[in-house]
Amino acid sequence: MSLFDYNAAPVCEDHEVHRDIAEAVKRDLPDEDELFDLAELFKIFGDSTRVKILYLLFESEMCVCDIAEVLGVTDSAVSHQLRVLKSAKLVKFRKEGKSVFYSLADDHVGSILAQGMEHVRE
Amino acid sequence: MSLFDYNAAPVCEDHEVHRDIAEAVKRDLPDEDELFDLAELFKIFGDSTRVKILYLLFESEMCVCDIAEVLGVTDSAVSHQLRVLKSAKLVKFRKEGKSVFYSLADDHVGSILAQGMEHVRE
DNA sequence: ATAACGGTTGAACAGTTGTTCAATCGTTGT
DNA sequence: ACAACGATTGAACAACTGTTCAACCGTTAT
Repeated sequence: MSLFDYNAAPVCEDHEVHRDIAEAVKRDLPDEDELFDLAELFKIFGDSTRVKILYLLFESEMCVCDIAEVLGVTDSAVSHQLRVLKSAKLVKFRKEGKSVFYSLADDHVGSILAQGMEHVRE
Repeated sequence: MSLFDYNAAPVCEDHEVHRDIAEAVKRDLPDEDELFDLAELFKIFGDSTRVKILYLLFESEMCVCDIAEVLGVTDSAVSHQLRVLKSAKLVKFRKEGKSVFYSLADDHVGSILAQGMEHVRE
């Protein structure tokens, strides 16, 4: 049963039919907090540098200066962005001597990237 | 910059270990333009108001003032965001009298939302 | 024609974001 | 101990973003 069935008349003023639909749709909306977190997640994917880093890590774990060299940015910039990715639990790391190797935290990251890329490429 | 030119743009200092990986990974990275577009796409999902609008439209087509009322923001704010969503081809619209009804442009939008929500909820 | 309404637009504002730079920490090698 | 290196950090800065406000447009009804 679709909500469209009730939506015959265009009415912002006509509170009778219209408010019901608004209330029904509002009920089905996820929690405010969840939607906020969702936006925060996408925000992190919404930067060229971070998306590139994630794509690189999708291929292989890498240390900071390698990422920096491949992307042509400073170690500092990469480190700042990795901090963001780390705090969002999108990447994890292991230390080995002076180097710190980063890798994707879980499989979701790749799925999200792939889904987005599918839209971009059509 | 050639694969075996050790003098150009050194990767860290530890050539033997990291350079192979860096070069291989760089080859597999998508085009600059594609990655830019991908980031732009996610950037659009990276705002609470826009994510909420998309979630609402996933349920049912809605006109501007309905969306505004449900979300508790001004018509103007909604209109501005719908313009962004429209230019990114994430929503489409049809006019009916004084009203303008918006709906999702295609199925990808829902998939991307769902994929992101899966990560948020774990 | 006039008024009311849904919707759009542009300027302005505060708030946020990403990079650079310089300083610093921890580990390794001499 | 010292220097070199990979990595991190914080402050500063310019660039960008989202909302508000007021004015405006097109359609509908009186």
